[in-house]
Amino acid sequence: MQILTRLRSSLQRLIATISGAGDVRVEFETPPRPELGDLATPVCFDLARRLRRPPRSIAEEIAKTASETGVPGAARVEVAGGGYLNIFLDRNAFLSELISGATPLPVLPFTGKVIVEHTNINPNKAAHIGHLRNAVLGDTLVRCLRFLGGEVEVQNYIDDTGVQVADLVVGFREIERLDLEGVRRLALSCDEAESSGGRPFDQVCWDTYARVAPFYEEDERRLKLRAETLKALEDGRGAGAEMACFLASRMIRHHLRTMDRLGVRYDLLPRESDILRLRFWARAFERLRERGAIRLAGDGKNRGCWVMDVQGTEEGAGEDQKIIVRSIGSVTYVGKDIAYQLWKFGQLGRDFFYRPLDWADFPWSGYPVWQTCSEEGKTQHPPFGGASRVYNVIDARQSYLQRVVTQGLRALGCSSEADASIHFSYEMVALSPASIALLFPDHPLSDEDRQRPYLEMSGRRGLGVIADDLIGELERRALAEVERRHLGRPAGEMTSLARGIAMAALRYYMLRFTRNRVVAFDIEDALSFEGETGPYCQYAVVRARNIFARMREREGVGRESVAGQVPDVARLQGEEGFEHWGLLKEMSRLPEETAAAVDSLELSSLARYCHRLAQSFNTFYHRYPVLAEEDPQRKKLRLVLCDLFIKTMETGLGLLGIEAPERM
RNA sequence: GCGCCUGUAGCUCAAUUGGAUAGAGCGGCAGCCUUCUAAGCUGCGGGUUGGGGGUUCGAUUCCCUCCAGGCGUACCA
Repeated sequence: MQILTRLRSSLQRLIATISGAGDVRVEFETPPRPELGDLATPVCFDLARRLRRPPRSIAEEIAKTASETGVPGAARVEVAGGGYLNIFLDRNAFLSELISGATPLPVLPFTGKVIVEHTNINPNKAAHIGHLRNAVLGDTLVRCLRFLGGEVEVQNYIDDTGVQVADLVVGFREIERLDLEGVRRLALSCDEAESSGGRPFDQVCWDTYARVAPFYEEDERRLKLRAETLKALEDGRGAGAEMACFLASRMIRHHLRTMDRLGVRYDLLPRESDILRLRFWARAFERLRERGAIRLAGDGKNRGCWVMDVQGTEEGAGEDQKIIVRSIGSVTYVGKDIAYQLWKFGQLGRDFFYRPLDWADFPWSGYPVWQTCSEEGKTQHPPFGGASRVYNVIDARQSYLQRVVTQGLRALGCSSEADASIHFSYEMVALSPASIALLFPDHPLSDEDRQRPYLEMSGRRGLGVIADDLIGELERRALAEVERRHLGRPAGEMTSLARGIAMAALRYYMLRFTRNRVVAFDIEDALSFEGETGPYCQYAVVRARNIFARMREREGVGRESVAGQVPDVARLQGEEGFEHWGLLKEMSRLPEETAAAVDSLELSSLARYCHRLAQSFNTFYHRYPVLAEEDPQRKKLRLVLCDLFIKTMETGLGLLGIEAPERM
């Protein structure tokens, strides 16, 4: 709010004059109780130290001067507690600024193009709830950055030449005894059977993948199959590579469909195979070698590998060796990622070819997604890469690898790029023992396991909650509830409402927790539509909308009738005044809450803000009738509050990827 | 061993980055639908913020030290 900006600077000037301290920074907080004021600043506690005077007496002097000269935007300034300065705002001026929408958005603390990389599911199995946390965090960050005026490109990296895909190929060829044609037929039959409840192909792949680990354990010599297949994938040669290519493209299709159900979309899918084919890696390798950042290990356990010496976080910590190129010549993820990061910043001196995804393969949707390719790209395509800032949404278990990548960038002289490459780290999603017992009754749980707070998911052991299963269950439950309330509405409308509610429940659940907390997935919590959930927030909006719908029925006019109206909020006194005014103040905070969430990468704070707002509205709704209010001034103010609430929530929930529905 | 993270109400989590009386949701108990949708609202009960030191006007937050748990430290990612 501009009012707040002006208020801050005039207070700072005033304090400078009084105290003689020039560089005072006034920070605003919210007092614990609204009667104490609209804003509070503890600035006098800092001044007390510098001026060697009691904070209370400084505060009193400032408040006295402020009331004599007046501070624009403030109705009055008071002293409270040990030396807080509490400020009461000029309510009408504040409301009028809020309604006019003239407040400029907070500016991002950086300029230029931003790349957000997220989702990055290995293309060998179905998406699970851990991937959902990644995608929802990434997508929410993207929405917030765009809201604040950022130019954002969303990338979903396809690791199609990694060990996990190689393992799947081994699984199909050696265990299932299928060739490419066989796998193709299997995929097709899965697609056909899906509509009648058959197991989708991505889940079938997960089953096969889970059989590979025991297959290796039975006979360790079989690990040779993995190494050979991996090398073949990298070189892009042979039947294994062909199968991997097919599998990866099919998995991408499934992942995009799953994410589209949550409103998560991408601009570009960079493929690791293209990084190799187009010799991005070869180039990065040469530069790393020239700089001495990597060296060929001549002896020891890493003999024959190209390794990077990794510095510990602090001095004196031991040095690790990270293998960048394996002894058989294949490249690890870290190596490929260094090349990829260089390209993102436009520091590689090479570019991909690009082609749009074939929408014939994606009948459920139709937004434009580009994919990298190694040859015959379209000549016309959006400019990709060349960012000045990059967010890599990757879970905390990969912190070590991310540090190695960053160190690689620095070794190549790209220090500023390393600084601008941000690991958006978050903790994993695990399963509570209770959820495992419920969802995987056949899975053996030791007594020790039952005592733990949570257990890690494992694709290799087939232990994980599949995203599509969870979304499906949410949609079924939401639909049942919608049908109960809106019998008689067109089926298509009810399905669409249910989808929006399911999405809200899931996205809110994934955002509720601060990012460095392990989410111990609880199926009952995740499926809930009550309490601190997305649907609760939606419901509050629906109630506000209903007021206007009912108004149109009764009075012939709706929301449009309050547009531009600025009622007198200053004349409201007592509890009613405080509550109406409190709701207004809270609603005005959306832009700064968003900026704070982006700044700290703590997106849970924005989710909680929306929930708090919904709570405040529900209290207001319960206490104060709007349409039945007889005093026209009061009624007008309440209608304006409802209108602002809808607007704020549409924006706020929109940032979380949650729609504000017409009805529920 | 070393590095990172976590420990707050019965359970799941917050706490404006050092601020005023530590708050929400779930669960429990007691109420509220002839009123703008009860996916809601109101009330009650629930706390030595893992333990112990320190720093200061002031600590859940910062420092030290124990204790407990998780993750990482792979020729997986």
